[in-house]
Amino acid sequence: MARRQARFTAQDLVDDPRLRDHSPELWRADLGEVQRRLLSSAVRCFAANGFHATTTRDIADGVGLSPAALYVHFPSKELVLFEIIRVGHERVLAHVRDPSILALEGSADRLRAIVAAYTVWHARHHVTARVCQMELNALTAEHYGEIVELRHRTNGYFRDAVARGVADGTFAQVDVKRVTRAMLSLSIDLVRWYRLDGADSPEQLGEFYADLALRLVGRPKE
Amino acid sequence: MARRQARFTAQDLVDDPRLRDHSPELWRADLGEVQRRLLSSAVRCFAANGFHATTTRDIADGVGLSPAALYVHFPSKELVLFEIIRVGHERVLAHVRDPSILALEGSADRLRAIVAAYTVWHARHHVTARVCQMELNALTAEHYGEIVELRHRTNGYFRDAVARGVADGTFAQVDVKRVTRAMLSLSIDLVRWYRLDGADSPEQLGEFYADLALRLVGRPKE
Amino acid sequence: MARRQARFTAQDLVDDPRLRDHSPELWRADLGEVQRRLLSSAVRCFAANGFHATTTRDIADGVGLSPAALYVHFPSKELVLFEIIRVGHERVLAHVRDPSILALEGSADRLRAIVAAYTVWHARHHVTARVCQMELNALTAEHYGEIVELRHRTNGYFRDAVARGVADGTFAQVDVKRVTRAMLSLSIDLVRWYRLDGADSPEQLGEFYADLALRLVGRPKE
Amino acid sequence: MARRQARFTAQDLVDDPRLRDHSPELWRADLGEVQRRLLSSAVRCFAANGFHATTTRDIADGVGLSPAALYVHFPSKELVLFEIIRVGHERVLAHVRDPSILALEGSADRLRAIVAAYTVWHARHHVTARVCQMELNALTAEHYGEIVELRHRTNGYFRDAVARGVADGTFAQVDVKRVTRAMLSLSIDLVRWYRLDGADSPEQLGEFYADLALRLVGRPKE
DNA sequence: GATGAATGAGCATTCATTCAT
DNA sequence: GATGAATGAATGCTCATTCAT
Repeated sequence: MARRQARFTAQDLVDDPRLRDHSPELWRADLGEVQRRLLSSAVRCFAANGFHATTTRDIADGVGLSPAALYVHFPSKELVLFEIIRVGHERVLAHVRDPSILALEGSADRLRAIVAAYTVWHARHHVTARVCQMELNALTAEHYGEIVELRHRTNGYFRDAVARGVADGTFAQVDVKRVTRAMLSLSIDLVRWYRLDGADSPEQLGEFYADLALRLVGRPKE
Repeated sequence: MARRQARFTAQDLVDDPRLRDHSPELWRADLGEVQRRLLSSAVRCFAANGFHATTTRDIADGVGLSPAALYVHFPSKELVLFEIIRVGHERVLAHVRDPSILALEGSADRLRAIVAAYTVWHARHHVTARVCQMELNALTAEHYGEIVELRHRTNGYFRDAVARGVADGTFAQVDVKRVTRAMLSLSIDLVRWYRLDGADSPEQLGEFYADLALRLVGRPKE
Repeated sequence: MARRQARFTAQDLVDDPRLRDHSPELWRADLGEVQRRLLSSAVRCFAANGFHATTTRDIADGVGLSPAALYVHFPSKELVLFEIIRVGHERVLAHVRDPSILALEGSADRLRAIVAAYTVWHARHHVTARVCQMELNALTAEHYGEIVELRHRTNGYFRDAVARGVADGTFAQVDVKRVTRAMLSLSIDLVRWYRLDGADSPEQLGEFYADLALRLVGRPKE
Repeated sequence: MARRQARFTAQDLVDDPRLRDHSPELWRADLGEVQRRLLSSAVRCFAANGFHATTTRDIADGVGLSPAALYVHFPSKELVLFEIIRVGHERVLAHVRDPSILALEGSADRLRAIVAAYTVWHARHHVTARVCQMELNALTAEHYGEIVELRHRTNGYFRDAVARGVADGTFAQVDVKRVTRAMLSLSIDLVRWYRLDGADSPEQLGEFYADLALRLVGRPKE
């Protein structure tokens, strides 16, 4: 088995000091310190090498514990993944249905806001987002189904924002479903290449993708 | 281990009769029948479950052979993956540098053509393309490097097509790098959701994404 | 591992309310309440699933404590087993050498009494007796040796009772060793099948096996 | 964990050269040499230490293979146990319903024959018989159920033999069920203590227990 | 070319036991 | 006395790979 060979790009993620500090606000508030540290370690491992190439030892090593310690806090490796992906999707959903976004009257403003919010979250938490987008099929069928449900709801807010602008004439008569999918593709695909130390801050990328979104609906900035 | 549970979406890929017939033109001409059948089986397995969750038995079962037979034709499981990904990337590169595309004089026509070619290939061969895009980090560092090289060359043709139109005034003064990346994101991300029996044929999607590309460079269809 | 699947017969033992109340008189008088409750829980677990398939958590759960609490009261799981088996064997020994039995003049009466006493104990405490008979080889070599010693002494009373009747002509000229072993087999084997809610009370079974014992020595009831 | 400490009595079984040669006739004829050797090794291990205290390594070591080799021939450790116990019970059943036994006219002769056959099998194959009698509750519920079925059928032949003699007046008016159970107890319990190098050959013990059986039904040898 | 058998290296998970609180 | 957290040492089982046939 040539399973554990290091690949530069992804392996860097695991050791990147900028990623080492977990974002406590990312996890459920009722989790303890150790659980949050384990989740953060798991996120880095899964993002770098994928769920199946990550061992429980890898995860535990990331917080200086033995593999057995993982099982004091989580019932299985798969449930660690599920917790990460579920919370990630819940956070994204919370962002796109933010009341302040839904309160925006102009269709263009609203679409800009939702695209920016979705993009900013994926960029700022690009390591977690990578796991959320790329490790879905390591979930059990049941857990996978729960995530699909959350994605449907999130995508619905996007589709509504596009459909609204098309309906009120703000946007061109674009194919709502296809254009929405394209917008989502842009922000989802950034988990492949985004780096926090790159040219764009999450907010800058959010603005840029909001611009692109308006171009996709035929309403570029004047 | 909950490793082998089937998830509807991806697991379907393995058994989908439309995917069962390998496209012989996809593989290197010098490979024998069995080798091509093994590669096709591996593509379906890797696309459905990922490289690490696929066993050599899974691959061999797909062609009615024993796991040991794999080693008569390939030196390792990783080299099966590499062969798939390398050939996939070579095919894509060949498409985007097609002389008939480079011969197009108009910047808009050329960009349309390259986006359509790239998109059509990913859609028509979406199962292989999924492996090419999502299993990269199962490669050894060396093989990964070779693929990155191919991607750089492919991406270069995209960037040139955008830069050319910006330079000659056909397109708006967009950020070439960012916009190019966005175009690539659209076509790459389709491997997550595209189905041949869906609403769009590869060619239709190619046209649609060519349209979107022109919008992204501020030159929508009049 | 299919280790924890419940099997009806044995698993029932753990939850049988008739077994839930420990018999305080079974354990050493100097033990505290918690210790006795732990021993009773352990007896039910060991009887139901065997020593090696019983976890310290199983035992502790039976008295509503954490696994760590077990170690406040006993130095190891094996010593819990040893305590159970040792006390069980001491109790049996005490019964068969009861002065009132040894005071019986008639050889037939004495054999009847000893067989009945041995049988009654095994039947009344059949859960504990099951552990005493079936979990011996989970003991350390040293502890095993101590138990073998107790068994030899107990068996000696049986052998003497038989030998006495053979010598004084009360019984036929049977092979003392083999016949004694057969009598013991009968009462030992009841731990496999006896239930307090079955057809026979411990005393009824004791009488029945006393009858059988006399038949085995060729002196059936006239 | 003091799990692997050797206990003299039982541990001896594993290494006893007399037990090392498997009895090929004991296993299913369609099994290969390696499978039979693995079963024989497993029998010795399970008899000596019990199913749960036996590791797959122990079993494999007994035939000079690696633990993984076990899984080339059997799907799980539990199925090794089941195969042993099932075949053991089938062999016993075959012995007690031997046509030559059922052909015996006299009730005493028939009971003698069935008791002797049952006893001889348990004595000659006392190591396997020990596993058959003492490791039942390591089986899955389903497998356990299959064995219970076989035991019921075997026990039925015993009960019929007793009932017949009671009905035709050959035996005393004994309690058929209780007396039958006692006869079975005698032969089952011998797995605890029988040794092939002891005082009795299997056949001698069979004769002795046949004698005892007749005494238990009130019809001792004249 | 094909494979049944075999295995070294692992892997997720378990568990008896320890210990700071 | 009680326990939550932690862990060393397994443990059953898997799998990529090898090789004699």
